[in-house]
Amino acid sequence: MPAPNSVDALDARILLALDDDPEASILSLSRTLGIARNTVHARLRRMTDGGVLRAFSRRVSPTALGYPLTAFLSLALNQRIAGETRQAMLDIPEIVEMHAISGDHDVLIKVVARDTGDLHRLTHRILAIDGVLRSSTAISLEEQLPTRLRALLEVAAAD
Amino acid sequence: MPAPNSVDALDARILLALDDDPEASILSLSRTLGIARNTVHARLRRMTDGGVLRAFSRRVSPTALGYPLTAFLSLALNQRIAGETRQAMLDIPEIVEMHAISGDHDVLIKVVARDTGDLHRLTHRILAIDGVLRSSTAISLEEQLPTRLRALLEVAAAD
DNA sequence: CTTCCACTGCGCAGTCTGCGCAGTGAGGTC
DNA sequence: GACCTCACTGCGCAGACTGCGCAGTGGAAG
Repeated sequence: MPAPNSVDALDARILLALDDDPEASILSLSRTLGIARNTVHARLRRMTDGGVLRAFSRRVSPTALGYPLTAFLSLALNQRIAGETRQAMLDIPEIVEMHAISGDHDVLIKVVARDTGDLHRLTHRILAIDGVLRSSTAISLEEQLPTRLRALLEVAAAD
Repeated sequence: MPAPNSVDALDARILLALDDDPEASILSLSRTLGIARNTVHARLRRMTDGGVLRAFSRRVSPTALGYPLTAFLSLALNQRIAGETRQAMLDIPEIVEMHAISGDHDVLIKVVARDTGDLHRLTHRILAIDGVLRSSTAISLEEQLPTRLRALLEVAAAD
């Protein structure tokens, strides 16, 4: 059995089967994959405990929540107070992802909005945060590939 | 009951409860939320059928799969063959997200890699795709806020 | 050869599921 | 006011699944 926080080929096959049918029971998974029920059970528990599986809410579509617009903002921060600036950004629920990045800017954030007016207000709100020096916005015109881990799972399952 | 592809306050409360305990049964959810089992059942089925809940594999951590590195690439494409170029990118499993964006570049992609050498090879492979004109890479130095929809769910649940 | 450990197969008691059905109450229409 | 619609509720049943323990098997490592 692999480490609690990693995934081997059998784990990947279990996760792929779950991707095909998220409601599948452990028993049906074991039948589909041709392995013992206890094995599926033990591995799923290990992956859940080990942090391989993240928050359930990742499966929720922002569009369904009423936020069909996505944008990416690159921000340059005042390094002196970058900590407080980041903290202030955490209080904005529309910021759904934040990365410290290399390059011209310091952070890249992904935001969602109800409409273009909402996005306008949102960007102004972010620019008004103390320590945000510059920003560059890229609106997602089309989500051409919604977050997919399946392709990686297929690679892992083939090992 | 809301439309199949949207979410109201009660839906949001159900999803939040599931975020707290992804293994919770419908029965325990109904007890926790103080609503009837059938209501939870009907709403979860509606959300599943309506596309509110997306692929299970979204919950898998790329790090656990062996891809601890994340980067964002902005690409400028040759518009004449942009279709084929995008298609070629779909064949690269490490590309986990792709958006058509406004601004200087045409697409923004999110990629994951095993290590910096892997990322190097990956960016070269992407640049070698026919129709990719220019690129700009921003490596994620730290995921300061992993994708979170919870904050939005809390807003929706408060309505 | 022995040890270790993942995987297997079996069984049990308890729980949950999916479904149907009927009742209630709020909101809207005529 | 009468009526209708529809979401939510409460109940019950047959069937399936869960979590768990336990013992056996086989391959890899020392």
